Amino acid sequence: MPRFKPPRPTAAELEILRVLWERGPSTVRDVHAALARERGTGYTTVLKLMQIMAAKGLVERDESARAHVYKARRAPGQTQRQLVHDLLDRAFGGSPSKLMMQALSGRKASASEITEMRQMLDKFEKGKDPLA
Amino acid sequence: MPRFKPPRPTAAELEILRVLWERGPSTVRDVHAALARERGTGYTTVLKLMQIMAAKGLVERDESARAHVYKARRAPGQTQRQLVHDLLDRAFGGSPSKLMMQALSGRKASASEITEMRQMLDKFEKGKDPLA
DNA sequence: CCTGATCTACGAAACTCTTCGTTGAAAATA
DNA sequence: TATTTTCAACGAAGAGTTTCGTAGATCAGG
Repeated sequence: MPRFKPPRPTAAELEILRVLWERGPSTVRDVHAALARERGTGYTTVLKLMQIMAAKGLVERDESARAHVYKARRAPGQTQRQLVHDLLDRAFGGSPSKLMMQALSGRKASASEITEMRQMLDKFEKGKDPLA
Repeated sequence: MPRFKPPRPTAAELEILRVLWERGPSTVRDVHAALARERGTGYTTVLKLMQIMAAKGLVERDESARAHVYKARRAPGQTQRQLVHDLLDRAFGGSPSKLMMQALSGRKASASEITEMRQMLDKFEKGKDPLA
């Protein structure tokens, strides 16, 4: 079973994925326009990164048009889960409660966020993974 | 005010910090012994990393003995908070509930963990940061 | 005192990440 | 058609990370 597992995206790659998740399939120009607004990233920098991401399997590339169209290969949730589980293992000894404690600390979480978290715990306790 | 802020530890640096947190102030030999058990890290590799970490301000070094004694400069919680907040911003749009959802997904959290998380939410809702 | 073990310091190699300039092809425009 | 714009490809530089070998000092045992 040749299950191919894309590697963890780096910081700059994650930025690009965020644009792709938000905009859907996009050209390099699209992504660059979105990123250049906030950061001063150059066009060829974005191009190079997206080429690398295609090689890594983080994105798919449609080359049928002259301006290639890229799309994220994994949904946000999958990537987020990979990242948070990695951090959980590396820094929290696998303890979600410790992670949550630090995530909440020093920030004002909205009331609706807290409510949502409670509901999530309820579901989870009943053996229901709210996602999987 | 010259508030000095240590940088985020890298993956290998975090491994070392974990040992220092667990063992308390330790020599390079101590840390190496702990790490070599799991990984095959070489002695001078650990030494070099710890020297770098001292230069970065991640650890303090007591040079009074021949075998220098290193200790972590920040408590686990501080470092963990830094790391999780960074991830929160970079990958979760700052939403703790999304982070929690992915942290729980695909893992079996123990009943006591879930209870603990509920209590934490209670405290937090009352405006009490359980840590700060 | 000599020898071997231990320890720090130094330097450098291999690797990854991020950046961007340049080139040449293709398309749009004038 | 001639010029300008748009695009992918390539290479390479610079920074940061991780690895370890070697050298030289210090200490302990014989």
